[in-house]
Amino acid sequence: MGRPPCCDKEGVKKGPWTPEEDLALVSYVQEHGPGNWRAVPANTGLMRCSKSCRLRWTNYLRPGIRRGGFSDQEDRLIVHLQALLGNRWAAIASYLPERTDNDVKNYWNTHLKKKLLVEQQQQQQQQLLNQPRAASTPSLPPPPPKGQWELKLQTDIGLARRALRDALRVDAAAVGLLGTITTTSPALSSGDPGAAQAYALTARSVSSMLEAGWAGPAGKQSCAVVGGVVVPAPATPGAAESASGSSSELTECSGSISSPSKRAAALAPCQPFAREAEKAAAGVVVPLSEIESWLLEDGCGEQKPAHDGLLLDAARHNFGF
DNA sequence: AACTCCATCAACCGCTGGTAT
DNA sequence: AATACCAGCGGTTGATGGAGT
Repeated sequence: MGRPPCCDKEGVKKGPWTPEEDLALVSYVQEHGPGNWRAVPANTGLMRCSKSCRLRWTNYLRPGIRRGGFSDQEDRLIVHLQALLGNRWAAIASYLPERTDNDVKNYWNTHLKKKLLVEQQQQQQQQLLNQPRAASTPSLPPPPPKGQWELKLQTDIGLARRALRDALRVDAAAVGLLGTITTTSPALSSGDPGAAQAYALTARSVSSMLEAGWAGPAGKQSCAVVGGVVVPAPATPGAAESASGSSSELTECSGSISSPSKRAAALAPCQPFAREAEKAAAGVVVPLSEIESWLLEDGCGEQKPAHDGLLLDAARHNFGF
């Protein structure tokens, strides 16, 4: 017996959200915390389906989201993670705490994919110029023999890991994962002149309101906004401030859109990540030292197949076997 | 000025996995 | 064990605005 689609009901509004709708949603979430989305339309009077409410919150209204203005470091991180994980945008976005999966996905499709294509073409042209005699041979290397598959995979993963490490290292402050997370609101990056700005300002005020006063209900959704990022509410006053002051701590909200349990499962084969994911699932603010040490630890990935599960998983996804 | 084309991104849709009953 | 429900994910679409002609 199939399930009826949630958005087929009559009277359900679709299309862009109005400031009034945003405000109603934000007010509700502020009071009850994110979750139980099914109850949101009924309790707010919004003529939207629960799914639409959740998406609007997670992709736009949620505090701590930075929109647009991807830095070079973020570009590199996304490119490397995409090579490593494939189109698992939620997983990739989980490494960029200020970005949503939708944002990363859109940015990949509209910018990075083309950028990579251009770079590849330039590289191929350069190769042709450097090796005029080899022009008659195919430009792409032949696929490795089946027997060498695992060897190639491990080499590729080693390269990907090294590249990821480089991307993370360059300017930690520019990437929320390692650095201080800057305060921004969803609308701050809009910067578009004209009429669109009116709504952007409204959205910003909504966000500012959240940043000023956000706090989930005690015992249910204990989050707080620190420096524009949702973090677990501190056990004692001032704890959030100390957390925000630490440059090497990952801010994580146990009840936000990120799915710690899924992340834990996805990263389970990779022990250092799995430990972090378990802690995150428990709502603990996770220091990045273990992830960093894994990234910075030379030879770990190549010599001991401790992460084979993750590697094979990525390979299966990318190469469809 | 009017029109077309293209890029961007918010939002929708369909599907999957997890969980409660 | 079977079913129904819910949240989340990834692919796709459609509205919008800017650039080019």
